[in-house]
Amino acid sequence: MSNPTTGNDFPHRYTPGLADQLERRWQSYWQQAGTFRQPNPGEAGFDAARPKFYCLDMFPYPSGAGLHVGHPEGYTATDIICRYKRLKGFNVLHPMGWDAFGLPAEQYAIQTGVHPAVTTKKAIDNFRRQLQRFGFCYDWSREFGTIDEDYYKWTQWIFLQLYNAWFDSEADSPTGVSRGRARPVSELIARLESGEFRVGPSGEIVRSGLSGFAAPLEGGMGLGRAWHELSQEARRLFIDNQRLAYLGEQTVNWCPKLGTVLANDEVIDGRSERGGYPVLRKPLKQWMFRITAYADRLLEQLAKLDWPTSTRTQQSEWIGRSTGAQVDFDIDVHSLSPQAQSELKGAKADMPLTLTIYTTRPDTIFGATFMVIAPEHPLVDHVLRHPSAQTDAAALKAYVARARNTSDVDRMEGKEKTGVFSGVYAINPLNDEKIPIWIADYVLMGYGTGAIMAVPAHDERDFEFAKQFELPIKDVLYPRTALAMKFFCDHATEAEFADGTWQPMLADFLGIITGESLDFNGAMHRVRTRRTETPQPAAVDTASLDAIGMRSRGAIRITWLEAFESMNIASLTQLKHIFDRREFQSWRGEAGVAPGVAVHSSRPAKDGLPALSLDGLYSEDAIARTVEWMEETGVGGAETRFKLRDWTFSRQRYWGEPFPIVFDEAGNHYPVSEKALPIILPPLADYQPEESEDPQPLLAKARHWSHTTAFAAGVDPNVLAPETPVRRETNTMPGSAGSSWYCIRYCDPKNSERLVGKEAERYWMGGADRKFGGEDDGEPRDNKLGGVDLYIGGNEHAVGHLLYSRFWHNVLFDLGYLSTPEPFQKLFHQGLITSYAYQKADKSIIAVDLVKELAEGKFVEIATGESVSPIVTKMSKRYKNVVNPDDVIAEYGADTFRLYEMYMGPLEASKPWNTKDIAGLFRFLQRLWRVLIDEQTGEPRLAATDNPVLEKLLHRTVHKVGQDFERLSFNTAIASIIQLVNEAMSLGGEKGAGAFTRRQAEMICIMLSPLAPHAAEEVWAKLGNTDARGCASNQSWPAVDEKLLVDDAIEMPVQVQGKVRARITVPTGAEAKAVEAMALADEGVQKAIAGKPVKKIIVVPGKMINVVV
RNA sequence: GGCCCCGUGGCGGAAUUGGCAUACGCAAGGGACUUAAAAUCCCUGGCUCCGCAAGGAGCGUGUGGGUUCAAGUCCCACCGGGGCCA
Repeated sequence: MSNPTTGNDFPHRYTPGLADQLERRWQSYWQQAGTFRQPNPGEAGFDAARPKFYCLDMFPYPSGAGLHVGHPEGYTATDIICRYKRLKGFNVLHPMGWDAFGLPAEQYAIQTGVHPAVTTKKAIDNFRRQLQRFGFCYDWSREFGTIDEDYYKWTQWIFLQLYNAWFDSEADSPTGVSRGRARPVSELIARLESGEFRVGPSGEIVRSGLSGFAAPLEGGMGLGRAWHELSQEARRLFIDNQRLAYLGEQTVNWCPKLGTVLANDEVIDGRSERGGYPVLRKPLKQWMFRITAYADRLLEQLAKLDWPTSTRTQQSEWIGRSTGAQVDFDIDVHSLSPQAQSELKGAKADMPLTLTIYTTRPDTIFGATFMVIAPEHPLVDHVLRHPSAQTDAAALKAYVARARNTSDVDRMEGKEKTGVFSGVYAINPLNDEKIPIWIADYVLMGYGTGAIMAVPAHDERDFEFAKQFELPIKDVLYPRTALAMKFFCDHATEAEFADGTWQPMLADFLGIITGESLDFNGAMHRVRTRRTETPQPAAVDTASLDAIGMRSRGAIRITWLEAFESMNIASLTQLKHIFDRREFQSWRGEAGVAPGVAVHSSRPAKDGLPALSLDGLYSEDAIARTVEWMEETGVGGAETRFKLRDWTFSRQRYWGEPFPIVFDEAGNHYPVSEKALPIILPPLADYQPEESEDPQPLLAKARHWSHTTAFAAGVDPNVLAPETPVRRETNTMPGSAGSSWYCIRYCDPKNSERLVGKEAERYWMGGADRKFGGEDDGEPRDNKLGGVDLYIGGNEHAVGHLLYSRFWHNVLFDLGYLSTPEPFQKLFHQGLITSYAYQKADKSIIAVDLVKELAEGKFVEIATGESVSPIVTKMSKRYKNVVNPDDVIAEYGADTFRLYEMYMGPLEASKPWNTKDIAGLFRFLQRLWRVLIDEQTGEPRLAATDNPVLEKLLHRTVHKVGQDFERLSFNTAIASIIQLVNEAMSLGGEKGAGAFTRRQAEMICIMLSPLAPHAAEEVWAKLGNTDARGCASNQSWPAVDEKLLVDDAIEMPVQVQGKVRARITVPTGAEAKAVEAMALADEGVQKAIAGKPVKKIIVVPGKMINVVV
């Protein structure tokens, strides 16, 4: 195949050499003719009459290794769709660019001293060359990289918009979904100055309700302080706490020796993975985005996006909305040390007197037998300062110190539960019991309040902890069967307690409870009467049980008897004891976390607090009842929480966007004015990180750049006097900065006035003439929220990139810069391309070049002769099973490569690369070429008149291919074109010669052009089409003659009892009655019926007939 | 551990809404052409059994159950593989 010797005999055969030559020719033709340049509205050549289609690929990080075969999978898919949409008459926006900031180039700079920009530019040039060799129809005039100064200028600008915005949680959402929206900080200040807003005691906004009546309410109402009462410092603090971009404190893994911050997985047992140097966990001020303010909106808008279910599920779980209750547990003051108590009396203690916890299961509070607080909890310091009589201060101190240097991940993963008793107690607010407070690292300070109530009977981790430290376990929740067991224990007579009696009785009882919905009393009665009536119930045979429909109960009864055996209950007295001591879960050896019926959950009216009983209520009702009681008494209340954390946006690196922020000597931050953007990343003399105890970004090495004046840094003189010495922010933005908005910039990539031109953005993102929410004016609201019509990329970005982009897009929409709230209407994930490798008997995987095939399907390791089996796995350098697209194109051409990747299987499926299969697609192109082109002369081989069979098949193929393209089913589209060509081969003259007329050949070229564009263009040109008519890529998708899609008569299978017994030919559209008659008249059908009466005949029009006898 | 997806010939896969299981490609076997080979073209092809043959019977979409006139497709349980998150 790779070495064809037929060049002389067939100078015009489709060979790899010819493919290479014509592909390069067409690629330069498209480039020179500007075939795929898409003008914007208002530009020359823009056709406003056409509909728009914006199709985006996840742009690549240009690594030094070049493209792998996974990249072109998604890119080929979008290329086919875009070419198809162009043929269908759309204006198509299909851009490509580079996610070019990133760690590998910085690492390379550290090792070699080469500036990351140099490395990156080289990698980009290589990627571009590789992508262009595939013949993709990108509009390369729109190309940019996130490292381009005139791109990251706007990344910095977006940061300033978030810095200068706050979230008005009471406003109507402009998308009509959930509440709240971003507004400029200047509006907040105006409303504070007008007195509409005041500042609450903990820095929250206090709205005076009816704004017009603010003034009369002033004074004595405790509605916070007025703006003018606040100091300059207090005002600054208040505003900074409202910004969508704010400075927050986060703990990082700092390695002083390497001078760098490490990710969690780069730290192993407190040491760096590289070098094994000590790593410290240090708190660091970092820029954060208040994405949590948008949690509800991001969650609710998901429903309106045309995304894969799995991705929507992943995002909604990441956001992690939960409803539950916040509850205050008072600390038992009497359990504190005498010193602490006297401090409290003197009112000078800043000690917390309550522990606030959050739980999603307030119905289980009666089962809270202890509390756990994180080692970082403020109460720990107080206890250490004033240990009580029961505090083991030394142990506590050691424990806290150790926990502080363990990462959160390790703490969560710890199998063995560890902890120390604080010596202090809290009061369970529902049953007033005194419960111990423990310190344990399975509770994290960063999550929730850093304190939990422990309900060991109904929480897995609490259960393990209670077992470990022998803390009490109290059941407050039973599944129905457990409730039934308890009922049985409570109501059994003395005689029924006897061994040999209670097991079968209880099993019967539970069988009835699980099988039918009788009440417990009724079931008990049934069991007792049945015993007196039928002395030997076990002797009943299974057939008669079946007859009366009782077999299932028999099975359940046996299951229960087996269960008692495995539960190892010695006697009913013992079982009763277990329920009396409320230790059913403990005895079962696991926590019962499923919803159930509340038990042991009552309190009398006491100390002025009302009574509460949850007994007998199902969890849902018990939760509602508890929350009601807590709100009434002020102990707590309903609360909604999110798992989503704010987005940490600072990186202690060099190769990223600098922040447009400076600090004065007091450490206050100020924005650089928009006019001064971009803040250009300064070059460094060298990239070696400096050893330091303080976490320092690599960019901080640019001292002359970072230590400057407000004027030089570009701060507005009204904000800060020009000569003020300032220090620039030296953290850099993360990789997700540039990729969070690139979809917007492609609409208008050269705009130097705005991040994107208004008209271009409204056109391509489709926000023009659409209404999303706001005031109800009776007009219909748009159900689609997104802009990009099709976005294809890997599902590894399901939460990170796709959530951050949505957040920025929503904020910029709120602030009026964008016309749609969501960036991506339709999302699709291409599957992973895997590869074969070989596995030895011990499950170890070895490289493919260490293996040879002895016989068909028999593989051995060359070195040892050991037999190995082929497996499918990720492509990896280690297994030497990585496929380089350049090599494949060199061997077969880009068209074959494209066809092969699309033919492998469904786009979304993960599928193995099989080099042998590529030849099949090459042979297909060769056959197609041979049908249309004379291999000796290079001239078309055409028929004078249409072959009616082929004409019909051709129209059906065009119809199916179009349908398949729309649903991204490229493998089936290709299969149907192969069938067409194979049919032509057998119906045409010698080797299919002259099967098609010129008109038909042209249809085939256009249909093929999205899949194998180069070959399609070449044949199109050989058919005599000159520049006057335009190239194949610029034609219209062929019209399908609907009449040719239906046959006059169709063959239908006739089934008897679901088995095919005959086939009959019926006219298309025949009446069901007529079809029935024809089916019954058939000899084979009559034979299968064999004289039995026909009960029913089912006729599915156009599909089949089923005769039931 | 949680969530999601997938199990169909020797292999990749098709069957779009419950309606003829295995389209199309690879690999394999047979044939034509050729001095020969390559290339190309044609034919065969799930399994088991009966038959010299044409043909016929039965079983078949990971396993076990269920719903239905009808299940690869829907439901329940299990087994196996993969992905993402932790």
